[in-house]
Amino acid sequence: MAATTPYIAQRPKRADGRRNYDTILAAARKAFAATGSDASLEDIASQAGVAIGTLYRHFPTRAALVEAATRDGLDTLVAEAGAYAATDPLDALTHWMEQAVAHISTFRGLVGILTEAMYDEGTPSHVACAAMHRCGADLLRAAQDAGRVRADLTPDELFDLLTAAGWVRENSAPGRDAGTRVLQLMLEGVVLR
Amino acid sequence: MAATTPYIAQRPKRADGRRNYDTILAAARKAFAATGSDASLEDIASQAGVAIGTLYRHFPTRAALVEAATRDGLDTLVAEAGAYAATDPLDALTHWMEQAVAHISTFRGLVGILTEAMYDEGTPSHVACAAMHRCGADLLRAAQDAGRVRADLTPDELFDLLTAAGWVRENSAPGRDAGTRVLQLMLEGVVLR
DNA sequence: TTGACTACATGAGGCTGCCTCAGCTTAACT
DNA sequence: AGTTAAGCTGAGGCAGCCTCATGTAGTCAA
Repeated sequence: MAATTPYIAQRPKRADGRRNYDTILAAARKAFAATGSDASLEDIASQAGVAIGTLYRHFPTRAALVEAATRDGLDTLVAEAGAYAATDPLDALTHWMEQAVAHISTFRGLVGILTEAMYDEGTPSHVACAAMHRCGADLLRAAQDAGRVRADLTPDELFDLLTAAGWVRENSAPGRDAGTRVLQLMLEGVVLR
Repeated sequence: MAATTPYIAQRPKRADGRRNYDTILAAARKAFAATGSDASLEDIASQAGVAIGTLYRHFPTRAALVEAATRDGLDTLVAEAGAYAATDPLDALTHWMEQAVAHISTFRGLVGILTEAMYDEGTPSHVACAAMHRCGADLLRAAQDAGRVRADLTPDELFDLLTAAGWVRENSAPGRDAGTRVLQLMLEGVVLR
């Protein structure tokens, strides 16, 4: 059967629609930051001063709302990969990974959504995740070709590490940025040789 | 204020109670395995052939049910730590970590619950998690004293890595055991020197 | 064996959150 | 000014959570 393309939210043409779209998105970002990806949609709507039906008009599913709320961040990440590519391959990879960990864990629950989206085309965030995957794979290959990273590491495994670090960051106390340290440990290893 | 001790489920004295307790636990394990830690409690009850009130009588909170469903596994883990301690310190640590990753990710959502329980005393699983923490810390110190593991790794960081690997395992396709590979990468490191 | 005690079982019902849809409003274009 | 369709609304159906008043039956002592 044909792959069903997921609905991706679009900023409406009409002025009132655009206004509400923006307000809802702002409320959603605030709620996600406070509560995580399973924040109450009815709360978000009322916080935005809008009826629940209006929220659903613009964002028919929770996944669509999450995608819209995180789109900018992931686009930035992809853009940064290009910029880093000019520098030392290993530095490029590690810096980009640090950025990636931050972007994929901006609120509780995001990493899980993005991880699923990475391999599921029926998901709004899939396009962004696939782009991320390409960037990561390119930077990885460059670092491997330069002999700076173990050759047996696959891109999928790289993303396993990345999402794992993101998950730690997501679930650690706000002050202690465990994500960065964990990423460092992953890169350097724990066992002495 | 005094720390509120969490309710921990106990197998009842009366025969009918014990029967239901066991049946509910079996249904819960099956449901958690299939759906994850947020499986419907009403489904679990009806699967066990019991009214919802009966489930709540034995397991007043979801956390209590999860704790009861995973108690054996975590106890085993603690017991194994003692057995491993006699062998080579690095082998002991790595083998125990492999076991730990498996035990803390027996179903979707468990790692998150246990991670929170590790540092929150008001949680049914806290006792088990604290015991786990002690075991891990002991094995880590032994491996560090033997000069086999980097000295700047703290026990908390060890558990960050452990839960991260568990999360990956939890969220990867059943066939591909990504957890083991990710743990290996964490221990060995990714960057060549 | 019987009676009493009390642990245990039941399920309707109140609550919250999800999501839909029929009817109304209004921006935008001619 | 009229028309049109994009947009807005919120009641209502559904599912899951959890409680509690009421009913049932194991257990134990006499």
